Amino acid sequence: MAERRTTSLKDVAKEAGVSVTTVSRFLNGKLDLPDTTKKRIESSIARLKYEPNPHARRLSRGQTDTIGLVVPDIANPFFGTLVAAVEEAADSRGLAVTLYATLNRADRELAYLSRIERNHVDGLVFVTNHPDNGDLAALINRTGKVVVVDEDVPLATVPKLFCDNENGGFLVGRHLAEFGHQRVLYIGGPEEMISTQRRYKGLERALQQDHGDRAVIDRYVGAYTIEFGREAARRFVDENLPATAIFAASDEIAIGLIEVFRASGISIPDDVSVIGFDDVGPLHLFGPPLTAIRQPVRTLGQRALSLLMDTDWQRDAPIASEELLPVEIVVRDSVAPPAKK
Amino acid sequence: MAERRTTSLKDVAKEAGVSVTTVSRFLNGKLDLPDTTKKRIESSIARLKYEPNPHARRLSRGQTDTIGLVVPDIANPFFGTLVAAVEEAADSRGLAVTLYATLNRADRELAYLSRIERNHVDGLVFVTNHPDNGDLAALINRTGKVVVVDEDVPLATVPKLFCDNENGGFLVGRHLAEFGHQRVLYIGGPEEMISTQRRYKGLERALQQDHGDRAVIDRYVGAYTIEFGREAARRFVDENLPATAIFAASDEIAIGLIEVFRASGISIPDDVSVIGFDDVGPLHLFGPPLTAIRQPVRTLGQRALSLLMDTDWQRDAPIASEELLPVEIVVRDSVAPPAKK
DNA sequence: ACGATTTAGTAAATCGGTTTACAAAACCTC
DNA sequence: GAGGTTTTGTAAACCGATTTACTAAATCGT
Repeated sequence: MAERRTTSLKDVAKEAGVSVTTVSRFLNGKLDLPDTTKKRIESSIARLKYEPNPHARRLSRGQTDTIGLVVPDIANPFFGTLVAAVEEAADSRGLAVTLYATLNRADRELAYLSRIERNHVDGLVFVTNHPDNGDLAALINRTGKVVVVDEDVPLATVPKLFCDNENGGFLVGRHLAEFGHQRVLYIGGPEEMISTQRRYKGLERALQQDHGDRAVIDRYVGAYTIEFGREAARRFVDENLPATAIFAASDEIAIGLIEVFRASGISIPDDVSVIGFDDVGPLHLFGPPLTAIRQPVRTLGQRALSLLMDTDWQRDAPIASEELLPVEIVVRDSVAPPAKK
Repeated sequence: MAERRTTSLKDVAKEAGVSVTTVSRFLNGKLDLPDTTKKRIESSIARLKYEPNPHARRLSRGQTDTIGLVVPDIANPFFGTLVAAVEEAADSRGLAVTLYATLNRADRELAYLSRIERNHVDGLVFVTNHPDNGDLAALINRTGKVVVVDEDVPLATVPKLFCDNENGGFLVGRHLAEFGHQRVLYIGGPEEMISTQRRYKGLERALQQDHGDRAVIDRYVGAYTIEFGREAARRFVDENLPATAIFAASDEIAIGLIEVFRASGISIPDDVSVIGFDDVGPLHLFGPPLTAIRQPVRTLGQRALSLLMDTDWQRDAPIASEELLPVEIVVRDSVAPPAKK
């Protein structure tokens, strides 16, 4: 690899016998040139294989044509799909994407955010999965040009985009109620998180609507992880809870849960009914196929990007909005009438 | 959002009463300063909340501290996990990652690569999933500082990193042979791809080793997609193939296959045995749990990064190496002795 | 044919750092 | 205390683009 001095605008200008300014303007469409000049420049560019240096460009324009995407963990298919959608949408606008994986650690969220604050990117799509003590919100508000997606950062006054968690919970509750379930176990993420609050609330509303006071909901609070799914399953078995149906508030929780149930010989839906949430994995091939609420993940990603790019950020007042994307229930075979124990 | 003039090195220097050079050098550890000066500079930085402008930095150093990651599709859990591993490894070295999703389109691979060629990133981890007519290889060789991962680009003379596909195929064949299968259907990706060639070869070797000439392998050539899995399943049914076991060369193919088999009432493993490849999805929860070859995806990602960063690229001769990572078979319940039809 | 406007083009400043070349001060050595 | 070396520091060039301010030439209306 020799010391490849990259060809610069100056080289092109010299080759074409014009000034750098002329070439630059021409390239940026700010100058109409007579055909002869135009041809000359174009052929010089081709001959020299000129590619503009993006860093110089960004430095002088004070704009990066890059957006940042902060996400807990891309290995998780839900976030992976979200990233894919954002990336695709960004690319179609000529934007590059820089990825910041926080690996579920709050300090990394803060670190990234403050590094980004000044100059790294033109805007930020922010996906957290942790409760915030206010630090994060403060930083987000200071940074500007941030869109919060999927999970709330309560004190942040920026555009927010979630799926309709409350209705998701409601759909679960109604489906369960239709099968006659009155006692349901809700297994969800950290208490402070808006997604879990709303899913629970929706569940509650639906169940009470159908069964009134006879509806009894137990609730395990933990994390949206496989490990917590396992833990909850073990606890459910140990405590011998009277619940006849379980609402697992994420694919991961459902996976952990099913693992343990299988190992313990608990049959779904004969012994207990289960409904999941997210539906990005191949739940339809599970044994039995798992009924679940489907999140519109790709739409979430696309919309996040357009929210980021099409918002008028010039206005002085902070822009706090909240947009909800509809969810749907995908009925499969993991719900049956309550087992008579 | 007011016109936030970001504080620059100059501001810090003025505040601290020294020159910009001094601050710059100090920050880069190229200058030991007396405590008083040091304190002064540090407190100025803190007071002004100085953050270096990365673009200026990159421009003047001619180095980006960023690597590029070209990948077909992050929504695919296999690639998602790979990206996650690379990202994590990169981050621990202080490197940022810019993501380029090619969305399975060869022209985008070329476009990205030539954009990158000059100045965008310090190095590139390249994952393709298409056959190459030579254009890609030429571009890769010209670019330099590229590592090819997971799938080969035959004419590229750069370090390459794959999993041990041949042994993967062999493990499948041996497992199948142990159950008495002699007639096997191999469903794999595009013929030109090294991964599918080697998996097939391994399968063949194992089967012939155990059953000699009685081993009969049919082969469907397509793509590593769910859609092709479905197609292959339909074809298998239509053609009424005598195969008693199927080797599906990716998670996706297996998923499509199982979908159709379920719909057609074909039972795994009673009617036909199935083995998958990749094992990144929750195959263990399928009905029945799917036996599969497990790729060391995370290791693949980590190793890719160290290959990229620890290779001595200075040498004139192109560096062509090939490293294989071991795979293992995860035995579950999708293989049984051949059904007597 | 004259001044007014538009077009085609240039030189130089700027973005915010790093780095080279050099100067002054401090510290040794004999 | 003269000469050499190290420490501490500065001014200025440079990376490769964009952009401002300005000029020369061409075009226009009347």
